[in-house]
Order: sequence, then C-alpha cells, then structure tokens
Amino acid sequence: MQTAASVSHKASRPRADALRNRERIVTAAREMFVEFGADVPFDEVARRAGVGNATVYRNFPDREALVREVVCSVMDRTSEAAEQALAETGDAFEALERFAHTAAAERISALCPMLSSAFDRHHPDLEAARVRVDTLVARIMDRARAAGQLRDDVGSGDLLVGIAQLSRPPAGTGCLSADRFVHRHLQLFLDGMRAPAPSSLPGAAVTVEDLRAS
Amino acid sequence: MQTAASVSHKASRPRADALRNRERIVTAAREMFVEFGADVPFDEVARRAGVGNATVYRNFPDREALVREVVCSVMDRTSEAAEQALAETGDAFEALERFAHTAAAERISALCPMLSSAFDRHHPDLEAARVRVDTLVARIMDRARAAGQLRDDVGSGDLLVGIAQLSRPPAGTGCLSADRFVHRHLQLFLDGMRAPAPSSLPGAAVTVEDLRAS
DNA sequence: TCTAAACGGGGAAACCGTCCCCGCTTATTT
DNA sequence: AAATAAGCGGGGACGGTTTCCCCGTTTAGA
Repeated sequence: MQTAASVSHKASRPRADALRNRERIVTAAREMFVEFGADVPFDEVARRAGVGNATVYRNFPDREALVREVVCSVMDRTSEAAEQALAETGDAFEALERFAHTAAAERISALCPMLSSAFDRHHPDLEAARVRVDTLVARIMDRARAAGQLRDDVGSGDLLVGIAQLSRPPAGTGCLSADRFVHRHLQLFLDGMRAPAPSSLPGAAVTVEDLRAS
Repeated sequence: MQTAASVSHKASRPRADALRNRERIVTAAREMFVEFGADVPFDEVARRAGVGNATVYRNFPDREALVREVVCSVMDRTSEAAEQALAETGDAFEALERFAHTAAAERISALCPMLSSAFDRHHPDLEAARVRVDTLVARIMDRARAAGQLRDDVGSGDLLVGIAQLSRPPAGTGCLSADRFVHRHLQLFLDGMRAPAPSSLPGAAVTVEDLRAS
C-alpha cells in the first residue's frame, strides 16, 4: 500500500463513492428481498440504501441485474462462512452447526429467487458461485460424515434448502421477531441430520444442482 | 333424507351452486396464498377457481374476509388431521409424524398471513380455531413425550412453525416440484425432535399463543 | 482550482388491481 | 315443464402505484 499510484490504471476505475453506493444498494436489496420478496419497488430500495432512485437505475439496468448481484453476493458470503467452518479443527459436526447458524444469520434465504421461474439460472456468474458453494458445503458434510456424526442420506441441497426455508421471515411485514425462533428450529433440523438416522427419508439426497432443475 | 322438505327453512338458504362456488374460491385462494402470498389479485383467484371475478367480490366484501376464511379453513383441516392422529392407537411418535406430514400436504403454510401485521388476530373465529389446534397438537405431543419419544424442550408452536416454513414453496411461480423435498426435510425436522435431545435449544418452547405476539 | 462523473428529487407515462354494471344462465318451485 | 328470481361472468372505467427519464447541483479526483 503506497501513498499514491497504488492502482495501476485509473481510466476504467469508477469513483470511490460510486462503488460505495453500489455496495449499499446491494446490501439494502438483500435485506428487503428477504423481508418482502424479490419485487420490492426500486424506490424503496433506494430509500433504505440512502441514495436517490436514479442511482439504482444507473447501476442496474433492470431488475434481473440487481437480483443476480444480490444472489451472487449471498452465495459469496455463504462460501466464506463455509471456508471458515472448514478451517475449524475441532469437532466436525460442530463446524457444520456453526456454518448453518452463520448462513441463517446471513439471510441465505435471499437466494430463493434463484429458484424462481423468471430468472436466468444459467448465467455464468451464478454457475460459478453455485459450484463453489456446493463444493465447500459438501466438503464440510463429508468431514462430519467421515467422523460418523452425519447420516448418509442427506446432501448439500438438503442442508441449504433447510436453512433457507427455516430462516425466512414468515410472510408479514418486517416480522424479524421470528429470528428468535429461527435458531431453535434450525437446531432441530440439524439434530435430525445426526447419525445414526432414526428414520429413512423419501427420495434421494439433494445437491444444489438438483435445485435448479425445473 | 326425505324426498322433499328435508330442510326446514328455505328462505335464507343460498343456492347449491353458490355454496359450491364459495368453496372452490376458498380452495383456490388457499393454494395461491401459499404460492404467492396473501396479496394475489382477486381476479387471479377467480380464474383458478373457475368463476367470474364478480363472484369473488360478491362472497367476500374485502380481502380480509377472504383471508380469514382461508385461515380458519386451514386450521379446521389441521384440527381434523390432529384428531385423526390422536385416534391412532399405535406408536405415539408415529402418530405425530403422520400428523405433521398430513398438515404439510394440507398446505398449512397458508396460515402464515395470520402472523402478518395487517391482520386482525383477535377475531373470535380465529381465537377459537387457534385454541382448538393448539390443544390438539399439544395433546399429540404430550402423548409422545410421555412415551419418552419426544424431547422436552419443544412446544406446539415449534412444530407448527416448522411444518409451515418447510412446506412453503420457495418463492417462484408454481414451484410445486419442491414438494418432493418437503417431506424429506420435514422428516429431518421431526427426527430432530426425538428424545433424547442431542443438543440444547436457544430460548424456550413455543406455543401457538406465542406466535400471535408482535 | 478545475472538470467531469455521479447524484437526487420531481414528474410524466405505463401498468395493475379493484370493483361496478348489465345481459344471460340455471337452480328451484308449483 | 314453465315460471321466476337468485346467481353468474365478462368487459371496462377508475384510482393508485411503479417505473424510468431529465436536468440542475454536488463532489471526488488530479
């Protein structure tokens, strides 16, 4: 980090405040997608982000672009949480639990729109992020399974969908009060994943790949 | 059932097809509330129900009336499922499981709007239905608990919210394909409720009563 | 200090949900 | 089977909301 000239080419670099604003918009959109669904008015997103509405329209040509950026951002955060969990050297199942609770708090449910029909699930950015998440989560689960702590018949998709569904706010407006319940129910779900399995599950283990099938 | 005059007073009885239509509207609305939330256009509900939009407006003066009827209807169905489960004389936990899977299939998540802020949670009809569900579900759970099969730290609210959240379609349009996953994940959740508890849950057991608190 | 990129608020235009009106259908009665 | 009135359904106007552009002003970067 030099005093100046730390960045090579300045021609294509956007202004610093522009980047900051873009980030604030994505954050606001992520929160609002989770609470109100993927069709919140742009003006509302702008208001929560503390910017003018024009700034939103300037950064994102259409709704899909914003949604995609939000989904990618959430997947990246999830991947980071997964990497952190993998770095933990202690109990394998405990690492899995830590990851799950962190992902729930990170509002992973914002990536539900990914399953929506009116959404290009094959965009390169998404594919890359998806593979990354899937791989990391599968690694965490494999480790717990190898330790004999995780049942055999569950896949990364089962875990991620469970987290997403259980961490969604019920439906009404800003019902964040449920956050107190979320971790209870997620913990129950995780306990159900422990080995030995007391029941057999219908269907086969689900991967993230399976989720994007129609 | 006599040939005629089987009903005492004919003055206030609506026509048979009117009743049938009303029922079809409630059914359609239930499905659509689950899929798209409680603010689907009335015209869409009418279309799915196979009736004209005027019929919807004639039967339900405002949206709240329709929502209330749907919620009550779902709670009644849930109560029926609970009574049926209680009648089963076999394994107590198996009865609990049967109830849960039935409730999920009955689209119990349609009663999410009950938690919405813009909804009169203190309407007499709702109170009655709520108490009935809560009592029956608690009875099922108590029985399983008495048999040493259900952990101590879960309440009827935990079960109902878990079912509701896990059985909700992710978000997109008519994503009923997820139904194949629902019962997997619900089963995992149920397995997590088995005794002995492998973990301790944050917070306290939740009743249905707790849910209507802001 | 200078310049151009970025910002923000206001407002027009398009879209969508609500709800009424009226000619037609059909369940029910005698 | 005919009479009768309750119920039905589609079209369309109204009102509210969202989208998106325009342009005067601000501010980062050199």
